[in-house]
Amino acid sequence: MKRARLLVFNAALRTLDYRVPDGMEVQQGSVVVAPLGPRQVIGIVWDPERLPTDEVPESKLRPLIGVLPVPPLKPELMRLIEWTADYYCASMVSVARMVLSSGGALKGPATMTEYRLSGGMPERMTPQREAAIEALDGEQATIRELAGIAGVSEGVLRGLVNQGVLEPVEVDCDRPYPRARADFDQPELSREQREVADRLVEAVKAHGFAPFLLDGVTGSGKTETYFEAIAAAIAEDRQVLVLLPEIALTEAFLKRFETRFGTPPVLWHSSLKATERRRAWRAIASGPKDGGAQVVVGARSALFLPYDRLGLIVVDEAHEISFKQDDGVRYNARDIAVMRARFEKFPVVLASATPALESLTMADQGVYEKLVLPSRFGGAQLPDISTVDLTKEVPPRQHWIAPPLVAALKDRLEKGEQSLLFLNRRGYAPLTLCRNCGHRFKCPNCSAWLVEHRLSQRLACHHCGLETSPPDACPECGEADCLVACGPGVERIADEVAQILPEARVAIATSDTLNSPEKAAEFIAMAEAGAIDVIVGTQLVTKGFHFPELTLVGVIDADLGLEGGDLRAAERTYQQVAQVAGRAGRGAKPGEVLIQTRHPQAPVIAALANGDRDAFYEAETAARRDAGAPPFGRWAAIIISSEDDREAREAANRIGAARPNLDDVMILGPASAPMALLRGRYRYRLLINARRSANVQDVIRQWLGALDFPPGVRVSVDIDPYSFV
DNA sequence: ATGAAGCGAGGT
DNA sequence: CCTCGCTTCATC
Repeated sequence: MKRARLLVFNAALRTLDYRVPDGMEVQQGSVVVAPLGPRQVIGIVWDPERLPTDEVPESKLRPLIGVLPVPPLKPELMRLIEWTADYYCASMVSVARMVLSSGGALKGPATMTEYRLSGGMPERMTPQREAAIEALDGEQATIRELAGIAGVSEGVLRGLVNQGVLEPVEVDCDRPYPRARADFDQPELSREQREVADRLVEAVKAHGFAPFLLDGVTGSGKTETYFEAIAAAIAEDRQVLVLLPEIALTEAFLKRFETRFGTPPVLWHSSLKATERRRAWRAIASGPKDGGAQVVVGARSALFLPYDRLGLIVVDEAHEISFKQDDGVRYNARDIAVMRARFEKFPVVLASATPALESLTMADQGVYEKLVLPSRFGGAQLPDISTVDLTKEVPPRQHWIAPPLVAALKDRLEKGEQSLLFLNRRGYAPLTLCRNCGHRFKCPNCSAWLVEHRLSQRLACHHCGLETSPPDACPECGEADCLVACGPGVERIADEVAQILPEARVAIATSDTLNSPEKAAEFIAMAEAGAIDVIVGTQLVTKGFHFPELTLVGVIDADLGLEGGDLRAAERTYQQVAQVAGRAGRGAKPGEVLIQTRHPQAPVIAALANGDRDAFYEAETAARRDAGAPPFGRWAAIIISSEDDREAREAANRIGAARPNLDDVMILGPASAPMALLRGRYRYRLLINARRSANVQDVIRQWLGALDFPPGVRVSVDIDPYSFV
C-alpha cells in the first residue's frame, strides 16, 4: 500500500498520513486534496524523513481525494519552506500558504466560452443576422464583445447560437503574457556600468549561486546595469524576480522596463484582484515559455511563488525595511532571497545606495561579491549637503521651515527649478488637542494619537485604520471650535509653502495622495513636465524618482527618526536622508540639500553633511558591536497579545518566569510593548539578545514549547526584528 | 481549526 | 430526565 505524508493546511494539525489510491499519481511536492473528518483540506506531499510524526497504523489511513492540477513543488522550494519556518520560528503551514497564495490557480485553468462562426446559415435570415454574420467573419470573442463588434444586441447573437451559426469554443481565461525581448532597446552604459553589467551577465550564464551587493550612489544607474543581467536570463529562458519595496515605486519602474524590454513585466503584489492573481500565479508556475512569466516584479510576497525556472533575483533598494514582514511569518525578503538563490543555484543581486550594515559586512567578509558604481550617470554630480541648526535658525511660531530653507525655496522658484521637502509624517498634524481642557484625541484601539488629515477631513489612526470626522465640539469639555493642531505633517508643510510662496505649485506625495498606479503615474508625469514647483512628501519620495529639474531637497526634521531608542534608528535616519538627498541634482544642474536638525553634531547628521559614508558605517559598526546587535549578535522578540490586558500580562509573566538561564543569551522583560495597545489587543514583549554562539531559535522553541496559553492569547516570535513597536 | 462527545449545573 | 454551556478529544 502506498502512503503519502502530507503537510496539511491546518494550523493545528500540520502532518497527517494518507493512503494513495490505485491509479493516482503523486510525488513529493504534489498538491493534493485529502479528507479531514467531515471536510476536505489541501495538503502538500512531503518527504516523511523531513516531516516526522507518530506512526499511524495502516488501518487508520483514508485515501486521498485527488491531485490538484498544478505542478508539484520543486524540492528546492520545499527546502526553502522548511528553512524559513525553522529560521523564523514559524509553522511550515503558514510558510507554505504563501507559496499557494492563489486559491483560484489551484483549481487549474479557468475557462470561459467564446463564440465564432461555424459556417452554417440560419433557417430564417433577418437584416440584423445578416449584418452580424458579415461583421463577425474571422472573429472569436465572448457574446458581449461580439455584440459590440457587430453592432447588434446580444439577443440577436443568442439566436444565432441556438441556430448553430455561432459555435462555442472553451478558452483559458488566463491569457498568455507578451514576450519580453532581451535585445529590444539596448542602452548606452558608462564604462563603470558596463563592467558591473558584464560581471552580472557572466554570473547569470554560470547557473550557480552567486550573491552580489550592488553598491552604487543614488543616480549611478544601478537599474540599467541589472537590466543587462535580466536580459541575459531572458535569453537563457530563465525567469527573473525583481523585488521592489513599494508598489508606488513600480509605476516609474514599469515605464523603464517596458522601454528596455518591449513589454511590461508580470506584476505581483497584495492588492491584485483574484483573477489577476490567478493569471500571474499560473504563468509563474508554468515557466518562461509559451506566454508564461519571464520577469516578475513584485512585493516581498512574490518571493515564495513556485517559479518553474528561476534564474535571477534582484532585490532593489535592498536596505528598505519594508522587506521585513511584520505580521504572520515575520520574514525578511532580502535574506530569504539569498537563501532561495542558494537552494536553487542562481545569482542574487542586492542593490542599494545605502546598504544595510549586515549586507555591507557580508560583502566585506567576501561572502557577497561587491560591485561598486562610484559616480553618477551622465556626469551628474552628487548634491551639496549642509545642515540648518534649528536651535539657531528658528522658524516662526507654528512654522517649520527655517529661514535658510525659505530662502533656498524662493531661489529655486525664481530659477524655475523644482524643490522637494521631506517629512516622514502623513496628514496635517500628528496630534490634535482641545485648547480649552487639553483633551488629546487618541485612538480607542491603539496607543496612538489620531492624526488630522485636513485634505480628507478625517481624524485617522495610522495603526488600525480607524477614521472619524473631527467633532465640532470637544468630547471631553463640550467647548465648540476648540481643536488645535500640534506639530507638522506634510499637509501642514504644504500649507506653509503656499503661504511663503503663494505662486508656487505645490504637490503632496504620500501614500494617501498616490494611492493608485494612475495617481502615481499622473504625479510623475506632472513632475517631469515641470508642472510642480515644490513636492512635499513622506518616505514615498525618498527613492526611485528621477526628476532632472529637481535641484533642492529640504529635510524638515532629521531628528524625527532618532527618537524612541529603536536599535536601527541611526541607520534608518542615514538611509532615509541619504536617499532623499539623492533625488537632488540628478540632471545637468547641481543639487543642494538642507537638513534641518537640532543636533548638527550628532554622528549620523555630521556624516550626512560631510558626505562621509564610511564615517557613518564605521561609527554604526562600533555601536552595533558594543550593543551586541546584528551582525555581531542577534536580537529576537517575543510578543504576547490578547484583547484582555490581564490575560496578556499573565501569559507574558509566565513566559518570563520560564526564561532559560544561559551565558550567551540575555533576556529583557517582559514589559509593556511600546505600542501597548494595537488594534484592540494589549501587548507585552520580551527582548532577547544573543551572542552568535547561541542558537536563538532553538532556545526560543524549547522555552515556549513547554508552555501553553489560553485561546485568546497570541504569542509570536520575531527573529531579527526591525520594528520595535 | 472545528465538530463531536462528555459532563456537571440547573431547570421541567 | 432534559437542556445549556463548557471542557476535552480526535482529525491520518
